[in-house]
Amino acid sequence: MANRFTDKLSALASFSAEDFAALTEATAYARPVSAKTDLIREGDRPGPVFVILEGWAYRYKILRDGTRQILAFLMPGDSCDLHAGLLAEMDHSIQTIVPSVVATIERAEMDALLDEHPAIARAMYVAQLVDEGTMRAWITSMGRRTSIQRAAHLMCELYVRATSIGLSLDGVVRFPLSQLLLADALGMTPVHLNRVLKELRERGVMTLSRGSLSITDANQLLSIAGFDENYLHRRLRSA
Amino acid sequence: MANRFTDKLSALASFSAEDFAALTEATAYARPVSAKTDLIREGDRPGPVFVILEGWAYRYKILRDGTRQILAFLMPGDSCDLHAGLLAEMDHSIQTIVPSVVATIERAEMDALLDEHPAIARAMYVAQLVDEGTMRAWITSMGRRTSIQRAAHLMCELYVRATSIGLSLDGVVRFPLSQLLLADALGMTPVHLNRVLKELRERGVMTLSRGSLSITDANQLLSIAGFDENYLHRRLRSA
DNA sequence: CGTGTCATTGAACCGTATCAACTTTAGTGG
DNA sequence: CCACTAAAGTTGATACGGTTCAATGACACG
Repeated sequence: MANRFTDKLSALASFSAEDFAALTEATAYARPVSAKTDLIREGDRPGPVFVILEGWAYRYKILRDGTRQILAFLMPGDSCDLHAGLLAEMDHSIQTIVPSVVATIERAEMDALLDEHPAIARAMYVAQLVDEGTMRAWITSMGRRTSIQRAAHLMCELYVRATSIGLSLDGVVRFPLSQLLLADALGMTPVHLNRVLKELRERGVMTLSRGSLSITDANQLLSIAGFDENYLHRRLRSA
Repeated sequence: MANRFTDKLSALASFSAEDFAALTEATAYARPVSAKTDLIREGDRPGPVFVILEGWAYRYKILRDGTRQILAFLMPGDSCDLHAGLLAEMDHSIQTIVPSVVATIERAEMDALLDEHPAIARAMYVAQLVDEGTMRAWITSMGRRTSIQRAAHLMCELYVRATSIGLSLDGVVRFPLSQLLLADALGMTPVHLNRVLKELRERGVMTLSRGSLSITDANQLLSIAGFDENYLHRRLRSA
């Protein structure tokens, strides 16, 4: 039976019925996780591979002075730490944002899966490469974009990703990220982010409110962000 | 015969004599590349895997307005794009900084190497995971550290990495990065970086001049940076 | 020995943080 | 179902870190 994870991966490589079945079985046992609970913490020894089937989560680091930097948002279908088991300890933490459903694949099972199903391995590598591209885009945003450009860019990314897994309808996305989370992702103050969102709202570009993001002028949003979706690698290499 | 790449990888996994020989052979044919030449550009179709045997290079993106963001520095032993061949096009460019020696491994050869030598595959995955950890550290720096902390943090990273491949002696590293490059990596203005470096110099922390970085008060540097080398994953997971 | 690149310094300006208050929304238990 | 409380969002005033613009100095290279 298909789930968010099999949907995502099967779009990244061509799966046989066996590949699909193996992947489905590996993620069959999922558990509900309540909001704001850490799946794993910085310093922990990496455990199983986590797969978000429903809900949202985020990767983050806490600095010595207590400030937080968010490193990535995880949406349904996203997984973490394909090979993190090779490392001695985690260099960041992962926490759910809303009540979620999370499957865990033990390392041994994951290794067997990758070994016996090259198409799955291929799909998971592609997913990881896209995540890396996303990190590079974040570095670029933080280093060289103003706060309004940066906010617009993140909204573009999240909108494209959410849309590609069917979370949006007519330019409106169910979107559970608070201004505090977004500010910690964008490297700015919640106060300032609030003003930036106000500006975008007043310019008629987009509105963020009560758990939903609605994009009213996509062209303007793209142009403010300087968004080029290249880095999300949605065009796959033809075999 | 050992080279920078075999040295690095063999520290990340336990190689048999065969593994080592195969890796050596794959990187046997290297070519000199002059300074400031692109190895590959954003938008290109990914080609072979590049391995920097001597010299320095950097990953970067150019934005629409012409500004540049540097995403990573590559030192001898570093390689790029283990699996990038799975993607349709590059999302960033790579350029040499100084005259360098670069080996190229064709995709087919790389695939065979990973296939037939699990230890090599393991070592290369670890190297990639470390690169990812480094990207997360950069995002954190850009988002939540002041310019002086950020500069100090990058210096810590580069010092540790350079030292681990034998590029330093008594706290002094050969270091070919101009202030312009560093500023584009740190997301600030060359003018401001210059003032930051002056501050670090006057505090007796470190001096950067004419191709060498000399650290005069390592403790103070670490403390300004809030540096925790965890993310470089130098402690490996014991089998 | 010129010429271009990199480094350095000063002055003025602006984007974002900080601090503080207040409003709104969501969650919880009586 | 309402009352209370905590969390999230909003707005204003002020401070400061970092940019911008401009000019000069110091090397390195052809």
